Amino acid sequence: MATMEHEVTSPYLHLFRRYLRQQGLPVTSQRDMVADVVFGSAAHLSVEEIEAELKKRGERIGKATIYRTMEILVRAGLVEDHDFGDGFKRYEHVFGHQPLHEHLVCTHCRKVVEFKRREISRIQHEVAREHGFIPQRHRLEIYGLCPECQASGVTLSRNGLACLGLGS
Amino acid sequence: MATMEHEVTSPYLHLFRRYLRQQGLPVTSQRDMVADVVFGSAAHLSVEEIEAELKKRGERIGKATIYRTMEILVRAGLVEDHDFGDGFKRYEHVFGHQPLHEHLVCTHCRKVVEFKRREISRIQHEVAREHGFIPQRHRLEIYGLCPECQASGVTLSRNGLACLGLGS
DNA sequence: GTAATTGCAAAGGATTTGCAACAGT
DNA sequence: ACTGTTGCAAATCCTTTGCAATTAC
Repeated sequence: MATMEHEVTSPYLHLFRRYLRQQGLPVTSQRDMVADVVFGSAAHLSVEEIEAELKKRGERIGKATIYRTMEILVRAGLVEDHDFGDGFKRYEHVFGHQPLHEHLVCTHCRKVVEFKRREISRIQHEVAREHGFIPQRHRLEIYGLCPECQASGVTLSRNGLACLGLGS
Repeated sequence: MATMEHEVTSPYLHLFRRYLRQQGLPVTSQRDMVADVVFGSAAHLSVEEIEAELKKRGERIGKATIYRTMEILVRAGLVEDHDFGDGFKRYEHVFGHQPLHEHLVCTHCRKVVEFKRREISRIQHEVAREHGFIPQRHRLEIYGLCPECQASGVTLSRNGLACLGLGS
């Protein structure tokens, strides 16, 4: 099967291997390659994009294996999955940036920018307590038009309520 | 086809009809019925649930028509669609509650509670400006365990990072 | 050796779409 | 009458799953 032709470069890979061993799961070359692609990118990758990068590296790994590996990576806490309303999930590793950040998403080109506001976790805890919830996590996404799309002349369409004369 | 056996009760229906006329779209009994179900519930309904309610009222309206009507209602600004990670969308009308509220979602029973924090829109505008974005909308969801599920003994499982000794 | 993974193809679930019959204007 | 809708089924998209062959331990 796939031999390790491509140099594994990520310094985080050993964490994944350690997790697999701890869980009594086999460390396979496919799992290594998939994890290496995700750890090696700062972007918010889709399964499609991960598959394309693997193909570019000369690896031929089935989508099912990618999905199954992503599931383990998320369970291991090494990768976070996001749903920005594209109809599919995106994945990002947790290293080298604020651990609990939020996302700014361009509604036109789908670019994702990360940001951090300290008050958000405060709000999460306050709101949860007020309603008797035990808070686990939150998601905050701000959607808008990025500077580049503004520059290329993309405009926003107005909504329907305005047409009904109800204000926004 | 479907005759209007069921009493149309929602006081907001005329807004939808007005929107349809303004747009030059036909006002059909199906659109009326679908809108009436959504306007008549304070919950966050799935297409499945809307279909069930219509069936209960003796209406036999195809799923495709429900999807198509929801699209119009959202475009009209009378209904908002949400994705709480259930694998399908949920819809809620915009009347009778804070127009730009956030959601608290129980990760166990999937109950949804609304809340409002004034600082969120301030944050939306500040963050967008800092990054040169034109803000359009945001979504903030807090996930946790609701009081009822806590009382029935549901517990939270720990994550993988903790097992790797990396803290959270 | 044994148990788990892999890869393919088929299944799955939510949503969309093509099209003939039909209703709104 | 003409245009747009409806309903059904088929198609689509992302994701999951069944199973025989293969690999990790």
